[in-house]
Amino acid sequence: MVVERLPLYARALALLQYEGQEVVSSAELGERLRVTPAQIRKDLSYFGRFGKQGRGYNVSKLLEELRLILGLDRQWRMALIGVGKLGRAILEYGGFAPQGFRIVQAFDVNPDIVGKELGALVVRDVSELEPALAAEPVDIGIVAVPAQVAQQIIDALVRCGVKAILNYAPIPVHKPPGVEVRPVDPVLQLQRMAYYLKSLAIPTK
Amino acid sequence: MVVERLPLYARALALLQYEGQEVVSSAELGERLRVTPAQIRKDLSYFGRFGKQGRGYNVSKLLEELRLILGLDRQWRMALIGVGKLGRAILEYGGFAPQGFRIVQAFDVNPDIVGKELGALVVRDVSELEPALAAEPVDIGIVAVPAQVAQQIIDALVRCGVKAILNYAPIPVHKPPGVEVRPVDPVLQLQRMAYYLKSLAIPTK
DNA sequence: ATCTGTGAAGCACTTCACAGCG
DNA sequence: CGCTGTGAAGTGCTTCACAGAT
Repeated sequence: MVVERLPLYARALALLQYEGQEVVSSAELGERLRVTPAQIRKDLSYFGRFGKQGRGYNVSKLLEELRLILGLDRQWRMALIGVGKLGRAILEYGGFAPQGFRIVQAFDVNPDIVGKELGALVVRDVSELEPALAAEPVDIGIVAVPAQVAQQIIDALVRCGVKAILNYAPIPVHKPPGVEVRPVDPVLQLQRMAYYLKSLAIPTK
Repeated sequence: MVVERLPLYARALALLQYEGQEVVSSAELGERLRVTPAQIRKDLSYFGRFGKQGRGYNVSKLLEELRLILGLDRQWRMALIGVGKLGRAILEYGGFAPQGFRIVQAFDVNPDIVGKELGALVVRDVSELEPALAAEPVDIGIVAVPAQVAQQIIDALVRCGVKAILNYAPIPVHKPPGVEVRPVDPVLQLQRMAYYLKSLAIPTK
């Protein structure tokens, strides 16, 4: 659960570095992230001693350490399954590459899309998924297929040895232990917010 | 934190209903969702007594109750800010409307996009945001603008009285109490998975 | 016999508070 | 004097286990 927060710290530190700040205290970092200073110190102490008493943390040094701890110091290769509207938006999204996450393979079932060149890569048929990933393995699978077939695709990715999956399909996933599946699910977020909206409708708390 | 899980239960129940199952036990529901039966019973008991001892829960009745509790029994009106590539993918995404979440207004700064008709709505200039939301209020704001201006847009939405925001920008948000902001942040999810991938690289746990 | 609803126990994460270093 | 690192205390969520209902 510490690991849930470390990327947030890394992001804030990257911004501080960009702003030219050299040193930051747990109090200042905590204020930016709305996290208590004690939480930050505890989280960091789990991995080492990165601060200087009386001064705080060196922004660049701590960022470098966090990137090492999190594995953000390398390039990660990803395969996209599903190149419909959502899949194309994911392909065109410019936010992955600068963080070291590159989509190097893409698959779909639709014959109108299979064979097309999109950016630097060619969309293959899903039937080629297993041989293609055997020939050129990836670290992460991105599932952007309709809900009805998402579990099958996830199973196929698991068979290919993929250990991390970013799942855009709104389904509860079955997976063996040792495989990480993370959801990206805006509808779920909306449904959670609806509860709070309902309460707020009558402003009398 | 109970509220985080209820939408998952509702989703699973909707599927069970679609499959024609009439009754479900906490054990069966728990197995589908990878949640302990005790957790489910405890969560539900917080809002009432919906089950029959010795039998389980009536699928349709429980689903209806959950939809009421969560506020999923109504239509929610949303405004989209930012109609770039990401924003257009959000507009075209078919998953919101069936769940009662409708985008009824859209705004951008780009003069090439402002004025365009996309589906049933016309993209307005962000300068019109505050008057437009005053004239036709929405329940939820969707922020799909670049990170650098996301906080400004969130502040503007808060000024307009918007109490719930779905935020696609990768920034730590500042917001007053009483406003719910939920992130949709695939990069954060990837960065969290990277940590586990790093450990898995050497399969010797 | 089966499965819910729930107090009580257990566990995990968070915050406190202070010794110790710069 | 300021701020980190950390045991200890506190808080809240999860699981247990069983009485009770069908």
